[in-house]
Amino acid sequence: MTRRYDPERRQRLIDAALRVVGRAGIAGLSHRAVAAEADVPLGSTTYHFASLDELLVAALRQTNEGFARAVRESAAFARPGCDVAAELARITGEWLARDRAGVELEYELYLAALHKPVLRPIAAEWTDGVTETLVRHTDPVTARALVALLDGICLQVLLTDGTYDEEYARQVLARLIPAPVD
Amino acid sequence: MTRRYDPERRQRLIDAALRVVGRAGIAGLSHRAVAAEADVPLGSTTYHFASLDELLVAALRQTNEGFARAVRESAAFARPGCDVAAELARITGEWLARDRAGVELEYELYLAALHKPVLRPIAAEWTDGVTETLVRHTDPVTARALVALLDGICLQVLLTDGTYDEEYARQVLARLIPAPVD
Amino acid sequence: MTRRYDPERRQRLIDAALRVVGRAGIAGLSHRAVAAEADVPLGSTTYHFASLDELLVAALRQTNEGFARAVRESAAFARPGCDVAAELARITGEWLARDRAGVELEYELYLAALHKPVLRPIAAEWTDGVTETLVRHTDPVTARALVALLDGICLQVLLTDGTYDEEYARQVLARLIPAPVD
Amino acid sequence: MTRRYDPERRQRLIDAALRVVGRAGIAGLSHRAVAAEADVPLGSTTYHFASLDELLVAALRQTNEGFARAVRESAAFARPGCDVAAELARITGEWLARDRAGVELEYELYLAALHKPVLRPIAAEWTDGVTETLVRHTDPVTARALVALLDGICLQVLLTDGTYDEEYARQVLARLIPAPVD
DNA sequence: AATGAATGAGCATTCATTCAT
DNA sequence: TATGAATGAATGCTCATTCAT
Repeated sequence: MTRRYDPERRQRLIDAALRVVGRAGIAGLSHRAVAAEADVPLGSTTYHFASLDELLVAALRQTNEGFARAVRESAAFARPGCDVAAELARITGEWLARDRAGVELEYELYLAALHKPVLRPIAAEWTDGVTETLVRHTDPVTARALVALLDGICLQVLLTDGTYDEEYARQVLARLIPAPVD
Repeated sequence: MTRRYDPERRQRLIDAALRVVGRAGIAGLSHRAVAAEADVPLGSTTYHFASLDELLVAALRQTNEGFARAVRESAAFARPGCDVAAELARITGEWLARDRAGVELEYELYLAALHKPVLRPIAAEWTDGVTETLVRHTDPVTARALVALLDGICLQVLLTDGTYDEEYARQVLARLIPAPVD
Repeated sequence: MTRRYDPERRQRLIDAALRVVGRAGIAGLSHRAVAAEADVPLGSTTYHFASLDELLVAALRQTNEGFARAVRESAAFARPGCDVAAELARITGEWLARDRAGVELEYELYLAALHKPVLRPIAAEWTDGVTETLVRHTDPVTARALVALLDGICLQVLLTDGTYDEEYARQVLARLIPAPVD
Repeated sequence: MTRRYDPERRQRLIDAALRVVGRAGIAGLSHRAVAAEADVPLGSTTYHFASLDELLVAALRQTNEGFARAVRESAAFARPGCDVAAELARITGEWLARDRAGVELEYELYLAALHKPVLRPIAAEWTDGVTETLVRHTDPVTARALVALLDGICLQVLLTDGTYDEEYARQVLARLIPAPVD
């Protein structure tokens, strides 16, 4: 078999790793699975990434923060006086509907970070990303609480395999936001 | 090696499994690890539990619902007019301080339930347990939201390896509770 | 659990063993499979049959000789001047159509007998049974050849998963039978 | 233990597999047995052959068709007017005398093919090989019947552990061959 | 007489990683 | 530089059989 000239091998491995994780979860990631998915010799994966963790980190880092990104890219949040609760509820609903695997991945990442310190920074980035955006519309304490409540709501939806109730989400999120002081 | 007479071997395997899970997470559960922990031959684990899942289910079921139990056993919740937000914040703080491994286990269970349907009922029991108690002090919508927010707060604490701020928790939980109508 | 009074346990084990072999082949026979099939505790199988081989022998012996039996019970062979080739072809066709699993079992038995001496006598009984009947209508050499040819034809049918051509069988079987000398 | 440089390891595994099958039958084939026979670490067998079936197929394929090969290589069959029955009887006798294990293997292959579809093509190759040669000396129907009869005769020899009677074989084979029409 | 429990050997397979080429 | 080969540990699971009760 002839040596392959494949300058973007590294990137293709990352993409393959993401597909594997999306399909089988973080636990399902293995050198073999990635090599097969990328149609690349097994040795190649360990050549480009000294360890599985390194590959996992590279893959997750490029995923660009799941929910945080959806929030950051929201046009509504760009405007100052927007209805934060309603907008968060809307984005969440859309995210859950569009990218269920991505949602699961986000929580898998959080859990995995508990046991793999290398994942901590990534998990922190993802969490902080949302808070950062929200802080522009409310105080830090409220921002943190909003994120926590949303996390809890998403977890419940995933768990019960139930459907997401946007109006419910909007309503309880709104309760967390203090009435403006004139 | 002589045959051992060992009634309660089954129970000892469950206990060993819980220790293994506490130490290495659900992902770290293996027949071999349990057998070693219980000081029992490997074949014994598969004799008593036809599959790993069966053992895992037995172990989790006996754990008695982590947080749900802490809530249910709270003396304060027995009284009608108690300060729900304050009490929840208190219990959570105590739980996080006393049984960190148990907290992680709870979230691992939730996540694992996503991929292992056999765990769903157990996860449901745990979640519903808390809501059930809360419903005696507030409406169902609020109860669900309180649980979600607590879930989110715990997740953040676990993730950031940070300390739990009871006063913060009490304050934002309180916001979720509607003002009583006279 | 209360001790079961079950006087025909032995027989039920044999029946269960036959069902297991029919489903999974001789290789699929195991104490566990039989115990489950008979809804009987595992220990019971080894109590009634000291070894797997013993159970297998008991089961095969009661099967009553597959093809040999079909031949022996043929009404046509009872009559002296019958068309042996046609009748053999007919019986074989019916047997293949009615009891495919039985046919496979017969050849599995033959093969297994190669490695398990205890099965030899049973295999011999089965083979000889047919010859015995045929000898009443033709000479021993021809009888043996007829059986051999039928064995070969059945093997081909099983192997190619093809259909059985009764007319073809009749025709070539007939060639083996010497023309009667007046 | 030092890493071994061992090109042709793959081939050695195939050879070892054949020895194992020859000794213990197809049912006796296992990764462990092969690894031990080839004096190679266990992991090596699964590296070169992703599954046992794959190894079995590779081994059987290289065996080169047992009886079919003996027939094809017969010098007599190269000549047009040869005595087919006599030659077949001769070859069979030689084969049975020279390679008893190979004969058993052939029938084991046929039986195993019933349950393992991957073996079907190999079994088909073996069977068809003989017929192909014979068709050059007689019509297809007769060719098929000759093969069937030989199969049956061999089966009987194996089964009764008896000796092969070449003259008997020649005689009954001859009966299958239609008299030439002038 | 009957059986639940026990056990050790065995099974196929997956895996992360190392290394000779 | 790139990779096929190698390896040893580990995985879940099945099994025939033995034995204490």
